[in-house]
Amino acid sequence: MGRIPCCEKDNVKRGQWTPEEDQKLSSYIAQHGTRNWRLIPKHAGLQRCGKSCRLRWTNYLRPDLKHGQFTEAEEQTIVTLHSVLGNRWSVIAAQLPGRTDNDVKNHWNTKLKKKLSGMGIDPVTHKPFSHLINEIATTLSPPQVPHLAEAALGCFKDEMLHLLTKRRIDLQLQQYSPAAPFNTTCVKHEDKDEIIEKTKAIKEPDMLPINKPWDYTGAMSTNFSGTFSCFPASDSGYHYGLASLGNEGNGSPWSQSMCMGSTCTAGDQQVCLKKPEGENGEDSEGRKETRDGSIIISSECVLWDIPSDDLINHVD
DNA sequence: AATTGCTCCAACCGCGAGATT
DNA sequence: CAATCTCGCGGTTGGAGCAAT
Repeated sequence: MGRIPCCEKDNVKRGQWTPEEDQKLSSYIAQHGTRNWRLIPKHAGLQRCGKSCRLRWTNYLRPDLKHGQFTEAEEQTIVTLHSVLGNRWSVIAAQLPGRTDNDVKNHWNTKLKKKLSGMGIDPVTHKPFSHLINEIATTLSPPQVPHLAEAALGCFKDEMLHLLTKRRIDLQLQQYSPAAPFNTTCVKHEDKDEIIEKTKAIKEPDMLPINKPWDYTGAMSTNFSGTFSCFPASDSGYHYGLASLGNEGNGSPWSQSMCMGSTCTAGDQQVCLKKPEGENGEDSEGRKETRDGSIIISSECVLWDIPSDDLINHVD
């Protein structure tokens, strides 16, 4: 026996919402709130599935939503959080006031993935492609290398083609320290407590456990002028951070692309994690655990300064 | 001007998990 | 305690709009 459908599909309208439908839904929710999504369309006089109404409200009609372009700071926050949390779009979106998980996911899939690929960074592992190739070459025994390296390159074919055709890249293999296993695709299956710990760690870098693969000390920067890059941290995976300061337009592809068409303002290296408005039920430290175990950081905008020296951590 | 290909994003779908009965 | 309901999440799709040919 299959799952009961959320609504009778025959009597339900699908596709784009009309302004009239938006109006009906908005005014109904303004009066009655969002208590039972299954009943809302019926009571609001809409021939829509409750699920569709919820989606329309949460992703488009909610008055606290931001509809404009993503700012540099927002993009950097997404990239950094994604490197730690993987595709936990709702958790990432919770740190970006006015943005929905759908917004963040779409922006990641359409822009940020390409941007990272263009920088020579694998958007899944957040490691440089050159390092991945190197890893394959050093891990495998000689007879396997040609076949598997070829297969791996096949996986990255699009990214590599992009790199080779759009940007001059330095494919010289560098001597990286061996990174701890860090697979963001597995993040879904990992322990709930670890997710909570990770999110806490982003807020409170001094709480980061030593030698954890996701040790991102000094890696956060959301307001800077200079080069934002990904580099390996000793024994602990990769860091995003400032490779150079005050070098606008001459830095990494990230810096170039991030600064093009907008003003990169100088400023301290800071991280700002803001609470979504209207949250309640926070603990004594201002955090609230959601249904899925993620943490919504709900204190006032949390800022901390990261010394430039910590960020300028070039790879030899 | 017509066609084709691409990008972006709104919307849909299936599923898991918490809440309720 | 099991069955059912409801919500929210993440992956995927479809189509509108734009650019290139």
